[in-house]
Amino acid sequence: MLSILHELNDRLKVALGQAFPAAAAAAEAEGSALDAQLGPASKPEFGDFQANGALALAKRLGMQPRVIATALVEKLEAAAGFSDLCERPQIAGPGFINLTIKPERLAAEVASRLQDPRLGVSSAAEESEAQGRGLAPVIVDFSSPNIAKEMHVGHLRSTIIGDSLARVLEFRGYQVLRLNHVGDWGTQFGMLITHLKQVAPEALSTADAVDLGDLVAFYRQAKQRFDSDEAFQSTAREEVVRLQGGDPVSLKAWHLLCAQSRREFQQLYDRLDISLNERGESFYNPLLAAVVADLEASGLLVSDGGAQCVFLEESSAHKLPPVIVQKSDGGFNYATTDLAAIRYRFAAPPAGDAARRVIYVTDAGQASHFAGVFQVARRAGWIPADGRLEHVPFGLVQGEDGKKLKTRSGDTVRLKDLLDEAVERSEADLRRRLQEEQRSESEEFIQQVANTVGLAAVKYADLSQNRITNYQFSFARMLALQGNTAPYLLYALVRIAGIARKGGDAGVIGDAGNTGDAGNTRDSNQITGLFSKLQFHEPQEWALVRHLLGFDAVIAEVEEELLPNRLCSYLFELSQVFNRFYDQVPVLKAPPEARNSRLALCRLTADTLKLGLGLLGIPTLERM
RNA sequence: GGGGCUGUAGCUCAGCCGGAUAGAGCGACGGUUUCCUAAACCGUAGGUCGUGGGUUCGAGUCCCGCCAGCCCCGCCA
Repeated sequence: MLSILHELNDRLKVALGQAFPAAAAAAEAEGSALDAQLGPASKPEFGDFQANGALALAKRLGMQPRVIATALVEKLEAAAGFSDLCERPQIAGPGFINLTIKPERLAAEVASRLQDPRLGVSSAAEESEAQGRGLAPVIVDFSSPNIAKEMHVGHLRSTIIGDSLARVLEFRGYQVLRLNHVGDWGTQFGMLITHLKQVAPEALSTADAVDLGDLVAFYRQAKQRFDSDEAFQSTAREEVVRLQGGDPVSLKAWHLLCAQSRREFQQLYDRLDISLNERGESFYNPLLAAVVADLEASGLLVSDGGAQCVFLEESSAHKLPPVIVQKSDGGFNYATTDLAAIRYRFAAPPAGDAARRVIYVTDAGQASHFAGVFQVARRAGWIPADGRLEHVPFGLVQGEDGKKLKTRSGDTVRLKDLLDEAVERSEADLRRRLQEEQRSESEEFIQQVANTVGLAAVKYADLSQNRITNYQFSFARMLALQGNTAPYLLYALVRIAGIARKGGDAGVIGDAGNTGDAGNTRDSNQITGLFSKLQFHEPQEWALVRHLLGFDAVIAEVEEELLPNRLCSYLFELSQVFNRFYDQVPVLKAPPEARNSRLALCRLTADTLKLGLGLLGIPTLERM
């Protein structure tokens, strides 16, 4: 409905100019045009849209709000074509203008979406092409585990939220660089390499000689020796120097450790169907000296206690710690790496990505770090005027006791274990239900459904919450079959698939969001024939129509605000509206003149759910 | 000590540019199945939007103070 919203807004703007020419011209001259404050209606009984501008303009124009509203409505109604778009506007309360779109127009929108694999969402790529300019890539920096360590619950939110944001941006037509900024460089490699050289020297001379097996245990052993053995410690320190000096044997050992970790991470990414390009901290290593030199040249660098720092501009009298870019021992640290990354990502190729939007999905605890680093980058002139640099923070994962999520024994929860448990619980639940309903299904079906539902539940539970707040993790809640959960949404889709099997044409589009491509285009002649004369009469049909048409606006919102929970709410509400329709309005048993229109609604609902869930990284099921 | 985030129904949470009577879900209580998967639907009860000021025609939303919880705070990431 974004196109209708824009059309109405344009019409309101014209009406404002006609009704109040002097004030409109004056406002225009000031650079702040009069605003009709058009937005979606706050309640269904108010229609489709409401314009609140009359209230705000009352003081400025020195008139009663209702008088302003009346004048506006008069001009609106007099304009050519308005009555084809909209019912007579209603003035309500102190001066709200309520607008209801004509049923024929809504039905036409539904018909057009049935033929549109993008479901009404415009493509940024096509838009920029039409305007004859290029579209800069967007970078989403997410997941970012550390080499030689395990992925744990702390990586869950970044990985899931980052993937979903990337999918939405990809669907909108952007080229998205999904960067995995893995921790693959730093002093811990001294001890790891030293340990490797001592316990598995053959790995360094023979190709693929050794499978390191449990890397976590390996890391623990190395750490334990580092902490207890002084000789080991000094060897490890020398090893760091060798590695940074480019010693071939040290590099080989380093590669080996990275490759091993990469394989383990990849298993989880495959399982979650998440794609990432690894570009770890080591990538920026050769660029660090230039970062410091650049800061020096721009006069931002200050030596303080032997360390090279940039002091932050403070908005008030509060004293912020400086950003240290070079330690007193000459080494660089994480702030330097982050600065090098920002510089590279905005810079022109070949020594840069030429991005214009860079998004960091990390926990909220790093907010002040990023605020500092972003400020330094800005003052250093590395961010173009049209460049956006955004930290997308999220809260902690907590247990049901409200404390940081831990296992019973107090350890960090491994991501693998967490996913396993979700799938196991989902399987147990499914088996219990099959027994209760005396259904018999193949083992393959059970595994497939349990896996899909379990992983969907984990993803959806995370995404459906506003990411800023801490997130209380609960298997029971996320796997619940009712409420705002993945199983509830998946079930709505299963119901539609059931209608399709029993004779209704559902012809749902393919797994759109998963590929960033909306899938098969349909035979438009066939569709036009089938759904050309849509007509709706029941309130449940209209509620569904109106909700379906809101999809494009939600995608636009997620693209801008980077809040996937908005998409989740939309899909949940869509499922609710659909279930009401399904419960109260027959589809297959409807009289022929209503049947096709209802089938069309079923299909568009399925398409929308499937696409929407795909953008959350959640695949769907035909039966469950 | 400084900074950030959070505080909305018993619980978990939404609440978009400030807009009409603050919304869901769970839980509780009551109802609905010869009919497309009842994993659903319908209804009832439940609120000092932490608190005190301010701005505004209008504040859960913006500004200031206070209280509480969590997180961060110079050479780890």
